[in-house]
Amino acid sequence: MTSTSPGLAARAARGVEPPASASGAPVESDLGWALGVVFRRYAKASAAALEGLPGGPRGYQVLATTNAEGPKRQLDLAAQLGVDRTVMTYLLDDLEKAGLVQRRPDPADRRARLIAPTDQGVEALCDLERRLRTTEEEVLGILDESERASFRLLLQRVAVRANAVDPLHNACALAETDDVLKT
Amino acid sequence: MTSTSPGLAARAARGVEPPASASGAPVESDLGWALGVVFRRYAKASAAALEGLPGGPRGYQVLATTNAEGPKRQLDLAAQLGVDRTVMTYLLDDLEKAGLVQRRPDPADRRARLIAPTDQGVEALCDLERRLRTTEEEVLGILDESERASFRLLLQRVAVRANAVDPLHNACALAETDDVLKT
DNA sequence: TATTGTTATACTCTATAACTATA
DNA sequence: TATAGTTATAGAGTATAACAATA
Repeated sequence: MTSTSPGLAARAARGVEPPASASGAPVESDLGWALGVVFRRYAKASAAALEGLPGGPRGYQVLATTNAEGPKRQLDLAAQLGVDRTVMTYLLDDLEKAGLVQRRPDPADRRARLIAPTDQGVEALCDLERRLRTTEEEVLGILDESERASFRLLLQRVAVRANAVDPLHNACALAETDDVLKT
Repeated sequence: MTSTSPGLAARAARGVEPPASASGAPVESDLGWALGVVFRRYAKASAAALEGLPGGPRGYQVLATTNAEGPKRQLDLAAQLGVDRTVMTYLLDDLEKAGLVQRRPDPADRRARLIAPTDQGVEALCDLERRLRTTEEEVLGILDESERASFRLLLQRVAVRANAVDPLHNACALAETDDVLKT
C-alpha cells in the first residue's frame, strides 16, 4: 500500500542545517510528516505480517470481510472494499488459486458468484490477525498502556469523522465503520 | 510480498463452510483502519490545497527545501527527498516551466546545476503553507484544543520512534526528525 | 435493455539502463 | 574511470471499455 495517489504533503527540511524557519511556517509539529511516517511504518510492518498472502492487505480484507459477514457477491465485496470490480476478479483468482477462498454460484442469480473463505482460508485468517495485532503493538510500542489507549481513542475519533466527511472508497478502509461508531 | 504464497501457500483446498463469526480476533479498534482513513483524508485534503502545483506534494517539498536551505544540486535534492534522480528531472522540468524554480550552473562543477526557487516560487510557497496549516486544522477539527495537542504529541512520539526504527527513505517523509527530537 | 463477471486495452508511476558532458 | 543530469525503455498497478451470460 503504499503510495497510491499523491504522497503526503510532508514538509521538507533536513540536511545539516536546522530545518530553518522557511517562509513563515515554523514546521514544528508537522501533522503531515508524522502521519506519513506512522502510516508507512504500519503499512510496511503489516505488509511483512501479510507476507505471502495473495493480494497483500486486500487479500486480508477479502478474507476478513467474507469470514465476518458471510458469503458475498463479488460486486458487493468490491464496492465495500473500495476496489474496482476488475481488480476484484484478479484478486479472487489469486486467492482461489491459493485455496483460501471459493467462488460458488449464487442460487438466487445465476450471473453472480458468492465468495466465501475455505477452511484453509479461515485458518490463515486466524494466524494473520494474530500477527497484525502484534504489529500494532510494535508500532505503538513507545507509548505506555494508558497513552496507547488515549491515542487509539483520539485517532479513532478523527478517523470516524474523516470517514464521515468522505466515506471510504479507499482500499484499506474496512467496514468496521458501523462498529466503531457504536463504540 | 507479491502474489505467490510461500508460507500460507497454495495447495488447492476446499471449504464449504459458512461464514462463522470471527476467527478469534475481534478487530475492534483497528489501528490500521483508522490510520489509513486519517492518512488518506489528510493526503486528499492537502492534495487539494496543492492543486495546480506541478508535482503536487513533491513540488511543494522541492520549494520548501530549496527555500529553507538554499540552492541545492539536483542529486542532493533527490536523495534528500527520497525520489529517484530521473523523477527529479521531470519534476524540475515542470516546476521550471511554471516559473517556480530555476536551474543555474554550479560554479564549482560544470556538470551540476543548482536549484533555487524564483521570487514567484517563494510567494507561492508562502501561500501553500498557509493553506496546508488550514488543512491540518480541518482534519483534526473534531477534537478540541487540548485534545488536539495531546493527539499531536502522542502521534509525534510514535512517529519519531517509527522513523528511528526505519529511517526515512520514503518519498514524503522528510527529516525533521532531529528537530522533533529536540522538542 | 440492464447487470454480473471476465477479458483486453490504455494510461500512470516508477525503476533500469543507456547516453552526454563533464570531472 | 567515475559522476551529474538527461533521455529512452520496461515493468507494476490501475482505470476504461468491450464482451458473454443472464436477468
